[in-house]
Amino acid sequence: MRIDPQLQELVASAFLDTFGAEIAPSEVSVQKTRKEFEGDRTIVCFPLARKSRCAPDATATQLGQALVQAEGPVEGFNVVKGFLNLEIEAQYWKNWLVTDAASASYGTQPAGSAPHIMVEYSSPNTNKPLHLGHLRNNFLGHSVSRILEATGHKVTKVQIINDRGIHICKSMVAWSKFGEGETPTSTGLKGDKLVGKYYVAFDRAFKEEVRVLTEGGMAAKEAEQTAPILLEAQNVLRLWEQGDEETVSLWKTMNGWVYEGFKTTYATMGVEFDKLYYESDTYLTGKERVLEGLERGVFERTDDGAVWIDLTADGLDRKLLLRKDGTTVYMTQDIGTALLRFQDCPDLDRQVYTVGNEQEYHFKVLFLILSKLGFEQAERCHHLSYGMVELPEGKMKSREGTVVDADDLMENMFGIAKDIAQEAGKLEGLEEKDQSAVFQRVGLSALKYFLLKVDPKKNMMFDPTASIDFYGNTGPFILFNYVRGRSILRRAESEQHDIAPNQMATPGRAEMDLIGWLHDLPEVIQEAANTYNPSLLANWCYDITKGFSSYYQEHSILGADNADTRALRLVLTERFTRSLKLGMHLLGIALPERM
RNA sequence: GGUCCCGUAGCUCAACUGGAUAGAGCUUCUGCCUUCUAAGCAGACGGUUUCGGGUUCGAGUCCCGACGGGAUCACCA
Repeated sequence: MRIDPQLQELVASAFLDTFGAEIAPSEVSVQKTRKEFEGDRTIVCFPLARKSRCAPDATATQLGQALVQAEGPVEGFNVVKGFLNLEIEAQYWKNWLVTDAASASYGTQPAGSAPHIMVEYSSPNTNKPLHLGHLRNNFLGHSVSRILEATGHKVTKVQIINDRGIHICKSMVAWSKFGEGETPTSTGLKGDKLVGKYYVAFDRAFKEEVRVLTEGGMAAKEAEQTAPILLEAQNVLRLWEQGDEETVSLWKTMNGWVYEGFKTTYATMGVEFDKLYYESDTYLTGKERVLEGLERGVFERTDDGAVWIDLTADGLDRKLLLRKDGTTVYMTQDIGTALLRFQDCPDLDRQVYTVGNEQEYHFKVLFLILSKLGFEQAERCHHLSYGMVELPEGKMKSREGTVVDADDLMENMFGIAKDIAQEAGKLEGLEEKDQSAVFQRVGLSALKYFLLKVDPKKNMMFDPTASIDFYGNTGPFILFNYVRGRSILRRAESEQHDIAPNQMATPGRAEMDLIGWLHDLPEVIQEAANTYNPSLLANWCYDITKGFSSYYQEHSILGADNADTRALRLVLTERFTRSLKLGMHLLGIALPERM
């Protein structure tokens, strides 16, 4: 059991004995004692002073005395300006290391002990390749899925693939006009790259037509609405919706190319999905659900035939759900998809949507509508909203070519990892295949950690020219120390050093830092799950790693003075590597054994 | 204009949700590899937490106001 709740109980009961007043254990503020003071845990006594009717210092002193006398792990205390610093007996930590921390499931809750959650992430359009923004999205969603799993939830990872609409029609038109039958095989291009190429080609042709039209005297707005190539794309969309055989066939072919391309990108990223939803399958069910809601009076039809919902009573606006021609909008499709998912998974407690913060209003409205349609799960649904990845020049714009391509960026990271390792002669003696597996893990760790260590809701800066670091507060730093720890443990095994807990030295001051971080892990995971925030876990991974790195440098683990000390250090190393592996796994980062 | 988010060292980010002297990394400088992997360690430099009020034992954190940046308020997705 964690020390903090124990202390809260102890303090509450000591408080009652000493001052005759009741306080709830949850009222007791327990925190780690700051380094510059003596002790392990600190009770903040200001809030208690009111009920004890003593000055904070006096309250702290009397409480301290009572706690030392009471049954429990408190063996000493000191008081500084209303802060009660408690010293926990070293034996307590020693026991903890060989019991709680030794459990194989340390830090996680049993599978199925918490409700079923669906996590949506990625959800790309099928007209262009994935970019840096998608990387943040995927890494976040994937990590949150694993964190929720670790806290006992059943998790279903999904994405909605936006496979229909004007965007893919643009690529189709451009490919038909300029493509000359190009295919991924004939060009050697990844399918998503090839389709993206024609999306760009469309835009170029469109702009050229607009330029010609405006130079001919047409107003800019009119030109943008009547450029022939745009009308052609709109016509293709109409043909698609009518099920025109030729159009649907080309649509299938080009989407197929994109899916092949995405497949390799996801594999490189190390993310996966349990179930895919396609907008082309779900967009019509949204319309049916809206029409049902209309009959039940949730929605209203205006004179022109369009369907709306009035949310002004809830402080929002009126929102369109079906156009006057009966076609659907984005919101209609999301309603349909959401309800389909509740239908697919009847035990579903909630859905988590990993989508950029520019859609906060959209999800507010969506959840409100789901709730009005009678789905009480809507109250627990969550929009995992995250900020943009900004470039030094500003936002990424795909049409202006300022996107950072996901595949290129990952390749680049692998290359840097390779250069650094080769320069230092790190992986000599390993087969080339194994070497490149290491470069991939190291490079990917740099990228994932970089994107996940920042609070999701904040916009973050990525400077392509400065590139992502491999030194300092980075993924590779964490991997490096894991590898050092693992290397020691392998060696200990081969030298047949016993990790015999009953013959282990008692931890001292130097070990307490590491023990403290180890002790925090379950709470950090729980907090990361509660707030859907992997950055908390990323910071924990860095902090404990820094602690280990420092300890490692100051203390020889295998070369300890005596067997008992060596056993303690080996136990610490083992707990460190195992906890770190879990923490990094929950970030979606795989660790190498060498680097 | 309404609503929401953000503003912390030269740069990129933390700060256990109101606690003690605001921490890391990068950059610059100084030390440390006959010893478990130097992608490392130890140290120095660097701050009026954008500004002004307020709340209280205590504010980077909460409230009000200003300033700066971003997002959103479509019969686009």
